[in-house]
Amino acid sequence: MSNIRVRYPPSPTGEPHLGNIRTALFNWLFAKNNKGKFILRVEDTDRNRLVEGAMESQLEALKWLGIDWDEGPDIGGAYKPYTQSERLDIYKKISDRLIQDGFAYKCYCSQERLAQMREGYKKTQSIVGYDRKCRNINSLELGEINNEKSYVVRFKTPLEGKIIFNDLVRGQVEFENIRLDDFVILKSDGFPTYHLANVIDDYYMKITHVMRAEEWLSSTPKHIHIYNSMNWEIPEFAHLPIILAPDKSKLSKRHGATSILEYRRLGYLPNAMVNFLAKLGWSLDGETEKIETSELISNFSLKKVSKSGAIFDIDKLNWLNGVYIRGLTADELTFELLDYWKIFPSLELPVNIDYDLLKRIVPLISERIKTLNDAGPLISYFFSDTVKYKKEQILQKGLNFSDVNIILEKLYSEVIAIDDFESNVIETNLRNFVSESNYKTGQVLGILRVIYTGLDVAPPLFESMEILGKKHCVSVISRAIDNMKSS
RNA sequence: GGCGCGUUCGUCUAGUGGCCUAGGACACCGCUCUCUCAAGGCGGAGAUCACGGGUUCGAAUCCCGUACGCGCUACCA
Repeated sequence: MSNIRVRYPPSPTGEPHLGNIRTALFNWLFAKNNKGKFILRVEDTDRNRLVEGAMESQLEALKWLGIDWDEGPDIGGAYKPYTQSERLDIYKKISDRLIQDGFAYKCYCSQERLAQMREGYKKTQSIVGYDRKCRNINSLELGEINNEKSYVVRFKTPLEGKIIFNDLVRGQVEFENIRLDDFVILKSDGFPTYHLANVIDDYYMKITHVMRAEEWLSSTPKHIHIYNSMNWEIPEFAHLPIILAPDKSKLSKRHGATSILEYRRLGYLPNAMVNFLAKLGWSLDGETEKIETSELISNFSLKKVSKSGAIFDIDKLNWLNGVYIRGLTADELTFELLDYWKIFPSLELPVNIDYDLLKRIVPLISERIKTLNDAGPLISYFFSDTVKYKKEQILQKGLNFSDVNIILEKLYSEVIAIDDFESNVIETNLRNFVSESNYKTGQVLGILRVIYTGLDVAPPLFESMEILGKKHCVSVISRAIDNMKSS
């Protein structure tokens, strides 16, 4: 057991975003690879954006994917609490200490003044950021202002010098201090900003590697300043590439599903999802596409993480999910489907489906579906006595309706004569029938396909007939004959 | 505007100075199999390695510049 500790700190402000989950996955893989700990923390310091039930969704998403945590809000741990809103006293204490030591100061500027200040910047196009009005406020003025006025605490960023650090993904990065403004560390409602809370928690929770999205790269020097002023050891940083939409912008709702839970609903398998997400921004060797989670863990390395953002390619996900579905045994796929329909019932199917029946059907569709959601429409004919189809569907290439009538009549006596109603017997009989007739295979079997399935594109015929059973198959033909006559 | 990061087939990527007339995968196209659709097999098209300069006997790989994209520049994370 190494002492490597990483963390995933979601904010309960909405559904678990694909990009965040990918970040969680990389952290988790890194922890597992190093035999370290993966810690879950709730960053709920923005009281305005809290969403009811959001944290539950976050946990649900991780559980679904099999990403487990060693410490967290629900299971506790040596460094609890793991929810920031329960750690307010710690943030206040550090904030006071920073003020006392001259690293931070109270700022009484109103929101209005700050807004005006920014307006002014816009016109002159000069440096943006806080103008440091309260930075050097003297004690007399401070006394006048008094305690009754609300304030924020700002960090007193050094005016010269620079911060240089080594990012595990990007290498050495430099920022000049003068470009940083005096950022807020404690808000007027007493809650810390991300910058403060994140540093304090990472320190107290003994986080060794901070792996987060690329958008944090620019604020890393702020964090380093806080570490330095507290004389705390600075963790390693790794800024991960972002997941992009097909138009190269940040993946957002207008591009379709962004919540990982949405992909569960759409019928993707968790293993496939993990595999796909892992390969978005990381690669094993440029050859291997399907990598099991255990393999992912043993091979994961930050050195192989790419620097540039990756576009989320739904086509490739569909393909990979298909690969995973095809890799399942009949038993496994049957379970997966049943579980899936339990949560997301299929409109095309009855509520209770018999396990054994489904298990017989599954081999017919496993290589025809890309997602679990594809299965319903493809197999509904097994669960309905009267399948609907349009008359034109029956009309196979090169046939007219009287041909169809003739064929159906002959087929009736042919099918009713099959004693051993098993797919290869059915196949032999029907193929013999076709070769002795003047019709083509596709024409005859096409008619059967339509009357049995109602589909133009369907699972294999003979196997379907076997499962449907002789009685059903015979009566469907006779009903088809009646239908032809009546219209 | 400033600062930072990035840039190899449409997409994900391999590639760390000679094995690269750039490899794999998805998507696409063709053939094959065939009761339809898939899956599978075979094959094809697709990248002057963003651009321009260097360094070197030799550069996708090292250096400099430019362009473009993205991010940050909140009492959001």
